[in-house]
Amino acid sequence: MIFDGYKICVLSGFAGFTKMSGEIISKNISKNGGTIIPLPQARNQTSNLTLIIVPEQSDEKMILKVMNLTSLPSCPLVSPNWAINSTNSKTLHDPNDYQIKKTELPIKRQSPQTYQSPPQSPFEAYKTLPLVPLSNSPEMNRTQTNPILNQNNTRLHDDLLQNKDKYMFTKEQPNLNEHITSVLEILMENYFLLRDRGRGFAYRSAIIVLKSHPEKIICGDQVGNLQKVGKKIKKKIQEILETGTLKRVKAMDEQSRLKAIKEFSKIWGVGSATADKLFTLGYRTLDDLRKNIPQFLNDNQRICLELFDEIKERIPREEVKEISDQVVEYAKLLLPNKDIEANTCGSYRRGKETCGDIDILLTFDDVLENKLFLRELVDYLIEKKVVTHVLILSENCKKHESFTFEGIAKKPDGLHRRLDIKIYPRKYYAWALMHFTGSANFNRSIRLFAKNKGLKLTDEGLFPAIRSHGETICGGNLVECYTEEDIFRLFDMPYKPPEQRDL
DNA sequence: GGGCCGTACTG
DNA sequence: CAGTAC
DNA sequence: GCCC
Repeated sequence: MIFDGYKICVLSGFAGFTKMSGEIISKNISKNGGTIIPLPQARNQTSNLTLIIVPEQSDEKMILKVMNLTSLPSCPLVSPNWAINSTNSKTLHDPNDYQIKKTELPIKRQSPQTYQSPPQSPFEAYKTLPLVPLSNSPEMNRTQTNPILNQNNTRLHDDLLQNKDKYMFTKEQPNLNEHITSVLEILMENYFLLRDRGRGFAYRSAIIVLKSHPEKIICGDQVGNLQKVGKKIKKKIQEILETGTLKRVKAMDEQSRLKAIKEFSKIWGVGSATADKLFTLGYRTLDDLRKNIPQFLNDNQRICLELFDEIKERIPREEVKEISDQVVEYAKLLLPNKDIEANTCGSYRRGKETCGDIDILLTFDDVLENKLFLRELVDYLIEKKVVTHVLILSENCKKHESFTFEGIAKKPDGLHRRLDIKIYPRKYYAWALMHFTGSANFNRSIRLFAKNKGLKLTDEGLFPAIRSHGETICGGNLVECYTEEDIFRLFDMPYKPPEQRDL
């Protein structure tokens, strides 16, 4: 029995750790040999306790209040996850790994920060010089001052500090609720494919909350107070916990329309609307499509249909690196005098073993003065038989100060692979790096957060923004950041390495 | 009752 | 503008 | 579908 000899007190019913969860955990501890000491008893004999389980999000003050003590017991305070993980794995985890630090506020398992602080934190710059940086730059007129920020520019800082814990992008646990989110994700995808965007959005945000929830949900009551999880979704979760699936999903699986849309929309350039149109025209499978290609498919869609079986394959990490290295090597060859900086972004940068595509970001000095460089690079890559197809080559950088290539690449002996190359000026590089590293859900969360603060976060920076009828009336560059660490510091969040940005 | 990330390209 | 993509 |  894994908990033999353990005398444990479980403190629940506050700081997000529900009574129900506490009871389930207590039951499991008893079942596995441990002794549960109820609170009144525990209060009088704290020296007898092996440890106390307290909410992940609790602090010293709350615990003293709940226990009605004036000083904390000497035994360790441990997260509920210790008991949950030990029970699930049927092995005793080291409680020291789950200790709640008594003096700190909410616990964050923060990875070591290896970067060097810049001479002046960007946020300090922002506090004293609200809209500085680009005021000297002649090319843009986006440096008008913003009334809101000039009024009281420390307000934003306080706001960011106060609210950061409410947002999931500051959480860093693995997904403990895969058993639920995997099913809900199917439902979400189905709703987007059926163009029921409302439900799509609803499930998407609920899934993000469930994925970053710090405890494994084994009982419907645990989701009672979760953001974005309302009555209907709670009911779905209960059904999943009981049956492992959803009747709704099973019924959807039978729909021929949905089945066809799902298939067609895997083609790059074909989305839910086009896929639906194809179904209406009588197409049911990719083979139907290949045999009789409809007129309205454009060149890109045709190319990607033809190469479908190759493009759909995941790309091993090593191959992503090989192709990236090749591209960067040629870029350096074409601009030997420039100090080219390059990153392969997307899931590669987040450390995945396989990737859906290859996403390369480049910068060097005077990007905007070298308008033809991307075209030259792509031509060279075609000549060298690295690139086989061009889907999009955007050189119109009037509004957006960057260059984009989207196309298809191939190693001599390999499959066709989706390749993106983007070139941004240095002053946007860190913002672009964060944008293209994702994940998409990470971008959504952090951008929504910024938006709620009257700001606008994009691949080119963080801007003050007053929105009216969906349009941004007042822009202006907030501050320049040259590293991702600076961006996180600006938000007053602990740095999250790319591997931890999967949401 | 309207938004749900913000932006760019295609046709 | 709708559709699609990053 | 959920939240303002």
